[in-house]
This record gives sequence, structure tokens and C-alpha cells, in this order.
Amino acid sequence: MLAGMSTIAIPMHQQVSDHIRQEIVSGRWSEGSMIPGEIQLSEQYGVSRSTIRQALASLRREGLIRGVQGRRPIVCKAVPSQPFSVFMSFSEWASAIGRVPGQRTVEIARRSADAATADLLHVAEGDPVVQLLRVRSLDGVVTMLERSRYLREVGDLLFEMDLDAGSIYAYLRQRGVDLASGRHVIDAVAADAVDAEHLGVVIGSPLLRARRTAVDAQGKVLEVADDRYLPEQANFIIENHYSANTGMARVALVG
Amino acid sequence: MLAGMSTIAIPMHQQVSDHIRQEIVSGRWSEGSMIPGEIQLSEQYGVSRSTIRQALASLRREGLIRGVQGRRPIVCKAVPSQPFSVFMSFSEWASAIGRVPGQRTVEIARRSADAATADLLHVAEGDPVVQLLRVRSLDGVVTMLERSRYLREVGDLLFEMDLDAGSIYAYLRQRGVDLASGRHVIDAVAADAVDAEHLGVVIGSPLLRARRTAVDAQGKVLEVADDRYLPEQANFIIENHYSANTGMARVALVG
DNA sequence: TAAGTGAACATGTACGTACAACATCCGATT
DNA sequence: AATCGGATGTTGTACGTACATGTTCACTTA
Repeated sequence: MLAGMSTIAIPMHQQVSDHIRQEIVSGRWSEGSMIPGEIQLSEQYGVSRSTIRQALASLRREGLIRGVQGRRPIVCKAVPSQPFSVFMSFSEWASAIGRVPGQRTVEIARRSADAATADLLHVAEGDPVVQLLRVRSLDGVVTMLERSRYLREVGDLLFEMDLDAGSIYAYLRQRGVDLASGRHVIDAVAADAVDAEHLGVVIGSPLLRARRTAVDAQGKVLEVADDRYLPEQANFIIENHYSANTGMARVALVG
Repeated sequence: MLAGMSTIAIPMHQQVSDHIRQEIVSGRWSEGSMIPGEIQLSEQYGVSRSTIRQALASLRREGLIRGVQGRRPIVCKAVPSQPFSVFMSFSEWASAIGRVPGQRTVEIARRSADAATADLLHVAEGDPVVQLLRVRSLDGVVTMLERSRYLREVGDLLFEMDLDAGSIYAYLRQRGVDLASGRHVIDAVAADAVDAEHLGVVIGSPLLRARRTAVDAQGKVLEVADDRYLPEQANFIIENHYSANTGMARVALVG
């Protein structure tokens, strides 16, 4: 039976999927091999087949297994998937890929929101917001220029922090600000004068832009950012599978 | 009741989710509003609550609705997730977002693989591959320049097809070629002479590049492509959540 | 007026049954 | 020997029940 059962109410199907996920990521169930059938799993875990199906549905969504009707599911080959915090935070990302993150804060300021910022942050035009401009590097190599704007109540915390020391994301979480989801809109832009100066390229050079929005559990927008990467230094990978839907889209712009 | 029911076996839950999806994308159920409860839907469609839940689960996965226990689900604002085929195929994508896809084939040729192509397609250098250069448009507006290279056995099928007519992806699937997963590596590049000519921009303009790899169920690489988008016409959106791992990553390049 | 309580409603979890559709393999027939 | 069936195993679909857990709102009470 399940090892980690405790008194707090963790749904059965989640306990099962967690357990199976362990089998997979630990490598005990190797890539490409078939996993036990639904009936066998239901006997093994002592739950109904419906519950097993619910658990397997999660794993399918995550892309860990896939299969077709009539055949037992097989373990997918590893996807280059990064957990939320790694994808949201430059510092945590750098650490996760074994590089040393660096940052130089060009400016931090509290000022009134212009129309565009107000719209993105869902505040009124003229409301105070905290604006941040940072150059970020990997192993000392300049990689990205970050323009962030924070909701005032969140941004004010940043004045108490040593911005060049560590991860803003980790700091905010420690202070009770919990980001729950994020959205990256990715396109390409030509470097403007500010980009050119800080990234060390000529004006007009192609940059990879990720416009980022960070949202808390209640759906309140806490941060919007415009990150511009040197395309030689970093890029984004999206991997998707026939059976597993992932949170990505290609969109067309009107006009 | 359901309008489009027919004799062929489309699962009930899919018919329901298709129907509800229509209500949403058509705007009849407006963004942010609550949708009917599960019980009410089950009476409306004449199916069990289990079936309704299965339908709603799909919509939740696609990001069209969201909700919490005890409260009726609400219609999400716009976009997020697209199914595999929509993300892999330009034509299916265009249709899904309500635009008319267009294409002009500049060249289709069978030639020997150069070193870079051979490496990506996992064939020997000099092996024959099928190479394709197409300009793709939305509603008649030039959007993307596609450079594809196909494994010979797959690419040969394309000579029998009217390339300017429809979706290669759909055609290949019909011919028994089933793509199972894909990978997009996204960055920015400056337009070269070929890009400039076909996309109507000046050399050096920033373009959004997606280097695409399509793989079948056995893990064999069938197609590699270099798609260059006008950043004003299309971009990529990645949405991720604290709890759900999705198949995306930001990577750093060495050297 | 403000806070608290509970009924009504809604979704989440878990069980169960029955049958349909598909894959695989083995044996019989050609 | 090759092909065609059918048995068997497996997942997909659809139904149903029961109870747990969470939200909302109207009404009661302090």
C-alpha cells in the first residue's frame, strides 16, 4: 500500500499519481516501458479503477505517460520541463542550469503609472508603482535587460532588500507574497538606445523579448516585466505531445 | 439538446465540450461570467453528471474555464493553451483562431542533406532529404517564412500533394504518418536576404524564429524546420502555474 | 447595525457497473 | 506458409450512487 499516508486529507488519486510519478522520475520505471494496467494498479493501491484513471489523467497531462486505447500506457521520454519557480525567476533558473546569476541594478524608483503600465497592472493611471531596471548576467556574461513594474504594496518591499544580492522572487515569497502563475508573451524586437547601451549591442539588433506577468492565487497582477535577452545567450524551448496539453499558444496579433 | 449529433461515434463528452466551447469562443458566454452548474448542464444535455465533468475537464485543460470547489466555473479571459495539432500546424492554427491561412510555395526540392540538416534529422550527410520553402500568411497578410526539411520517405509524399491547398500536417496524418510530439526552440534573428525578400522587410530586421522538430511515436525525427515570423504578426505565449508542470524551458547557450 | 449561523447550492472525491473499441497474439483455415 | 478469425487483455465511454468540502446568501441574534 501507500507509504506516505497521513491524517491530513490528501485525495487518494493524488497520492496515487504522486507515487507513480516517483516511480517514473526516479527511473525505476524506465523510459519507453509499459506501466501496469489500470486494473492491476487498482488492486495494487486498493482503490477503484475510476480513481486510478483520475491519477493517470494527471500524469498524462504532465506528459509523463502516454498511450492509446487497448494498449497499456508507456513512460514518455523526459521533457525539458522546468518547475514554476525556475521558469519565473532568473536567479533560480541560473542556479538550476548550473550557472552563476549576476545582476546590476540600474534604477529602482517609485513613480506614477503611465497608461500602458496602469492597464497591465490593473491599477488606475497615476497610481504609484515601483519600477526597476536591471542588467542580468550568467557567469558574468551580460544576458538580459529586465524592466519590471511592481504593484506598490509589493514593490515597496524591494526598497528594504539588497537587490544585487539575490532572487527577488525568493525574497517576496519569504515576505509572504506568493506568486501562483505567470504568463510570458514572447516575440522579437529591435534594440533601442537603452537596450543597446546596457546589453552592448548596436541599436536595431534583434533581441528576444519576453513580456512577463506574475499573478497571485487570487488572480491579482503583482508584476509586469519586459525582459530582453541576447538571442545568443538564451532562448525558450517548448515541447509538446499529442496527448498532453500544455499551457502554451501561438497567437496572431490584430492590425 | 445538441444540434450536430450524427450517426458516427463521437463521444458524448466531446460533443458536450465542443458545444460549450462554441458558446465561449463565440462570445455568447462572456468572459468572466459563470457558466451553468454541472447538474443543470447534465439535465440540459441529457447526460450524466460524470459525463459533464469529463467535458468540463477538457475545457479546464484548455484554459477556457476555471473555478474552485463550491463555485460555478467562470469563463477565462482569452487564449492560453492550444492542442498539439493546432500548435504544430500553421493551417490548423490559423483556422483555430478564426483566420484564413494562406501559403505560397517558393521551392520544393529533393537534395542531399548538408551537415547541419543531417545532424538534425539523424541521417547521414549526403542522404537525400526533401526541402521546402514556403511563405505563409493570415488573411492574406504575410506572416511567416518556413524552411522545412523532411525525411525522404515522408517528404516524397509531398510531391503528390497540392502544397498550396491545405495543411501538410493533416495530409501526412491522412497518409498514415502520425506525428507524436514536437519541439520548438524559440529565439530572435536578424532577417537575411531571403527573409527580407519574402517577408517584405529590410535586411537586419528582428524576426521571431522557431526552430521546430517533429517526431513520431517511435521517436524518429521526421521534420526539422526554421520558421521566421514577423513579430508584429504573431508571437508565442507561455502560461505556467505553480502547481502544474508544463513542457517548457528557458535554456542558456554555451560559448 | 454587525456578526454569526445554517440552509441551499455547487464542486470534489470515491466507489461501482456495464459495455464499446482497440491491440495483440495464437490457433485454425486456406 | 500466409492469412484470417476470434479470444483475451486493456483502455475508453457512460451511467449511477453517496458523501465530503467549499461558497453564497438570507435570516437570526446580539
